[in-house]
Amino acid sequence: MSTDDLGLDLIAETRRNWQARGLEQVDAMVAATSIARAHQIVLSRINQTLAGHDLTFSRYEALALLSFARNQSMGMARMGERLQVHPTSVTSTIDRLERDGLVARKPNPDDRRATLVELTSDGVELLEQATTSLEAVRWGMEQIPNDSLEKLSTGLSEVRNSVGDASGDATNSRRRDA
Amino acid sequence: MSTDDLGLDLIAETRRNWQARGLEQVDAMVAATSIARAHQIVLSRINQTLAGHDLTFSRYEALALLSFARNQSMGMARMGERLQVHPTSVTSTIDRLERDGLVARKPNPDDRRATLVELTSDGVELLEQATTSLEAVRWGMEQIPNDSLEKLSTGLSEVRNSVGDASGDATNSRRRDA
DNA sequence: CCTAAATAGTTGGATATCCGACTATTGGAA
DNA sequence: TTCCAATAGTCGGATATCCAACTATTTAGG
Repeated sequence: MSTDDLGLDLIAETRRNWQARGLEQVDAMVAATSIARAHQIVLSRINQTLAGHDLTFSRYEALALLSFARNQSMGMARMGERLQVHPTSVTSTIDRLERDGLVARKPNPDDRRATLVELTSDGVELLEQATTSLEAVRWGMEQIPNDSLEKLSTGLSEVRNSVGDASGDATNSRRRDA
Repeated sequence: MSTDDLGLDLIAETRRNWQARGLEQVDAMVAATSIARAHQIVLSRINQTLAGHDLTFSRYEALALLSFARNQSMGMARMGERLQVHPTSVTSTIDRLERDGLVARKPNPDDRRATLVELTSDGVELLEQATTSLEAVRWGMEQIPNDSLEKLSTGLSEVRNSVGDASGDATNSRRRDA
């Protein structure tokens, strides 16, 4: 944590400081800083929870992604697209999951360049347990009511939209599967 | 980036997948995922902008913090509190800033354990240029109108509040200085 | 006064992430 | 059919971050 509870709102103070200096885009600066801080808080809580299962959020996400795939397996390139991370990040994430016996690399018979990653039974089991733990702590946001969460997600989808990421509202389900 | 524009909303799809599996806290899961993705997007844009000045957001934040301090200098422990990072992160950030001549470590005459970090004139100058660049791209959120940003920051302050971080609304300025 | 607890920074080790470069394959174009 | 561009993964290098452990000081008790 290292959150020393300084008795004041650090972001509000940052706003004052920059305003005094005449910054034009103070609202944007505050929003960027707020996103970064919220991310830090929620990820920290989620990772604390997952640490009890020897997992991190990155590894958990990879396991979850595989669990939704046909045959619980997927090529690494596709994983990178879905998780929105660089191919080399997939390599290192899968390295650690494989080391712990939660996934297994398998050759792709249709393309000898490609590698398929498959969830093991240990992986399935751990994913289930970890998910139960995350549910119990409401994914790091125990104190926040559902309607606030929905509004928040909607607001954030505007940010995601700005890079062609969202369909306008994270609350909606839209058809369109693989 | 590696954003391959899959033609669908990855978070909306994640929602469907988890809902189908019977997850209870789907709203929380979506909110957590949305925060993480928004963070990734905004930070990536900010860092791209700062890369032109040989800076990262972490280093930029440290420079900005010092620029608001008395004598443009501050102890490392205090920097860690303000930036909300571990003391070892301050060490490595300052290492690189010092390597590039943007800050200088100085002994604290009142406490021989402590180290003061002082902004150099190069640091002041670079901070100014980098800030101008960030302003030009609206801190990575060009497309988003101010009132949306304000709502977003307010929503996020609820998350920050849950760890005693915010005073309830990032839009407000509240008195209370060191 | 003197020892034990607290504080300030650093170092070493781990994970996560990106980028550039490299190997192996696949595929398309001439 | 042959050669080159695109694709799949990995490796090395860099930054950011955390934790545990260690050194040096300072401070608080007894």
